[in-house]
Amino acid sequence: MSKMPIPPPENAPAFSPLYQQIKGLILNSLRLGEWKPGEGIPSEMELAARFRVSQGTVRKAIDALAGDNLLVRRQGKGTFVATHAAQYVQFRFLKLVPDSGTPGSEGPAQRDIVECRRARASADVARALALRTGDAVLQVRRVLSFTGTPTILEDIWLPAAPFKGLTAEKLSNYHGPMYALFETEFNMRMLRADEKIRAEPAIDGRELLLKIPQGTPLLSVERISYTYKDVPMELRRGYYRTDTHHYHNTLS
Amino acid sequence: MSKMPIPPPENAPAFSPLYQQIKGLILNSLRLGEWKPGEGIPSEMELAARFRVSQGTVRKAIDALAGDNLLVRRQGKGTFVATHAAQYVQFRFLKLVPDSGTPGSEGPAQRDIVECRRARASADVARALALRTGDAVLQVRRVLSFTGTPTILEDIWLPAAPFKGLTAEKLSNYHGPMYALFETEFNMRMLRADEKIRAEPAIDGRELLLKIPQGTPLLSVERISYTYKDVPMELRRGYYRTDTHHYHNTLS
DNA sequence: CAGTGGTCTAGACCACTGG
DNA sequence: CAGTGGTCTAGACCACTGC
Repeated sequence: MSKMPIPPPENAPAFSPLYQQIKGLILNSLRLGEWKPGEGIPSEMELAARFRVSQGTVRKAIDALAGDNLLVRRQGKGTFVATHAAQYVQFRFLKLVPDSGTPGSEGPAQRDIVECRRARASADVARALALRTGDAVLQVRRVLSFTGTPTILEDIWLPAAPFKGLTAEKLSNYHGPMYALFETEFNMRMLRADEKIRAEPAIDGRELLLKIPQGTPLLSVERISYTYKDVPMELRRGYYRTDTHHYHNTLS
Repeated sequence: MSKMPIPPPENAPAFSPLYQQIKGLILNSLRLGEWKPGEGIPSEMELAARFRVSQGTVRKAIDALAGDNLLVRRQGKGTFVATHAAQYVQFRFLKLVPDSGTPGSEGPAQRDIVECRRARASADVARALALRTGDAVLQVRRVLSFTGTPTILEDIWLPAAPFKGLTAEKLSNYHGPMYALFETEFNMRMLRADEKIRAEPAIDGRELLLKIPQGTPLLSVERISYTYKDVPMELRRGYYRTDTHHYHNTLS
């Protein structure tokens, strides 16, 4: 034992490259809203001067953030804060696509808000949103229809505090992705999400809203969306008809 | 019209950065088997000398290939050709995970080959594998069980020629991922795959192999796997029980 | 044309691995 | 300790965008 070299302290400060520290600083500015979604951030040269590092180091930091889909680079124009409102990411979090045709080829989905009310978090909702059982939440239920056919039923739970003022009317009147509304109205950005996918029979009234026979197999998609610092901000249970659409995924 | 500037030629040779060309050269060596899966490739300095470019340019090329999961970098050791045999990618293409526990926490899956025979490609199989209807294919059917419970039924179609000699016995005796067997026995590397996921009732005898009631909703996962140059090499239809497991996906 | 991101180079040094 | 990948810098030049 006495010959063992002294180990590094218990929580040894792991080596952190400069560009990762710069990434953290930019991330902080993003979180604090120094630049809003859709806006451009300062040029690489400006940021290099600001942080007293070389352009290459800023570049690596921005590359990492662009890889995380937090920033979007556009040659000749600048670097911009990613937004769910942008056309080219209209369906960034929706992986259900028509069996024939391309995503969005059916035109915009028809969105019907079935319900939007305050409620108390059940045990599992509370766990997903890092709340306590009984805490106030907003519960939204909506149906998305493509070419007239109800295809997606979604139950959505949001912590009540950050989304204070969200109403069925606001949801109905807003034309664009729900997450874009969250950005502009509530300053809440959904950055990442985990999905758990199962096959379940249509029951509990879901068959009625989707106008299908009871027991029809549905794709059940439970999504937890996260904002900055991996804080969970939305629980969404989606039920997808998969007779004319499918969930698409790429493995690599 | 006469004031319009002369447009570039119809198929203007799009500008291709040097590092992308280097990427193409390395890709070529990989495809020709100059380095086998699991082996190390030459160091960045060596490759830089070989291609007469700077280390930084080779670095960008390797970064891109590592991003595509074709190479794996290991600091201090070298850069290695990715393989499905490696421990840390044991489940690279299998996204079904137990509801509680981590991927692989149930120990190795029990694999039972139900069938392995030559057949002729139906129209849809032919289309998926870029063959012609009636071409020879190998058809494999197997059941994967976790902790004794049959959980996955897979029907697999492979073009007969590249997989000549594949038998049920070889599949049964090989302990490791099927794609690792493909690498070592048939020099065939699965690099990428697309999956189409649906919910379907268990019918056509699938309920018997999975020992569940007829009509139970199953997750239907149709996968087409590709090798180099985006050539399709496998069609796989998987049927997953999702009462104790779920398909996990991350969105960003 | 100026300003932006994108490429390429050359060189120095650091962190990790193994003998 | 030598060899590998990883970081950082400084500077030159290129491709794209918009005025």
